[in-house]
Amino acid sequence: MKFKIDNVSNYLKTNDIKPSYQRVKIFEYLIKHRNHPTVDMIYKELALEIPTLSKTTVYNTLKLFVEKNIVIVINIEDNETRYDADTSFHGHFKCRHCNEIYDFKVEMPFIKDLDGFEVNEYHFYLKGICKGCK
Amino acid sequence: MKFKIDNVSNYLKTNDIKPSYQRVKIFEYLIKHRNHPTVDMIYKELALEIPTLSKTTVYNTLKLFVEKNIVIVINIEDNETRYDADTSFHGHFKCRHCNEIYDFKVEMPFIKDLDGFEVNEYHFYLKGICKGCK
DNA sequence: GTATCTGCAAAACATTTGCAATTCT
DNA sequence: AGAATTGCAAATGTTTTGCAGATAC
Repeated sequence: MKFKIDNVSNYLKTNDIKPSYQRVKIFEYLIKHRNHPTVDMIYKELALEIPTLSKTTVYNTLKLFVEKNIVIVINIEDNETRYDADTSFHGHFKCRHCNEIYDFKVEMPFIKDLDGFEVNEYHFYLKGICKGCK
Repeated sequence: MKFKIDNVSNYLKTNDIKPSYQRVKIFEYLIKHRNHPTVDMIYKELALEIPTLSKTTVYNTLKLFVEKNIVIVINIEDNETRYDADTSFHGHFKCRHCNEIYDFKVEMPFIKDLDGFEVNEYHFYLKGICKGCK
């Protein structure tokens, strides 16, 4: 995990994001849980302490975080978009039994056939059964 | 590319799929175009020669192909599911300018942290700008 | 006081479901 | 005829959009 953020508000400012109450809470959720949540997971939990929170705000905020490159999108499943505040290169494994997503370290592989291409994003996804579910 | 299929009907039979007219046409589309299409792309083109074709059939058929392991799902983008009849391990690069998806060869990387996990699916996705769009 | 941000309601899409009609053997 | 397949229409679920009210500087 690349980060150790003790002041979320400052971290957002550093990345050109005005730290509203909702934005701070949403980012805190991401770095506290590190569970690669869906919009719905974030919304359901934060709505408990922020009763006025709307899903639109969660969508808006995550979109902003992605634009500012402090959050990446995980498209490991076709019916749910997940988010990760760890933007360093690492792989994601999804267990199709417990649906948990695990991070794993992986060396950047050597890529053929893409001479002259400009690559900005790398995603390495695995699926299977995790140790605990076997 | 792993395959050289000269008789789609037999290929489907070999994989335990009854070769209906629609199924053969859809699989032929996949191996002829090799453009990692969305459901909509397949539907729009095939509807020209099969006026009665429905999108539901395209969805049903692709789902069946995926279950029978002759087609894989590509989730490189969160708002569109794409399909590929080449089930061998290879990477996918999406150009965010022309939206084209390119195949590329890549060595299977060495994975740490997943001892005891059973891995069944591997997906390696890159995004950026392709040679032609630079 | 002006910009921005939030959140409701509606709209837009992609995908799935239920079921009746069609096709195949 | 019986079983499987197709395709329409409706339902579902997720994400986006438009806009009005709230908040921040």
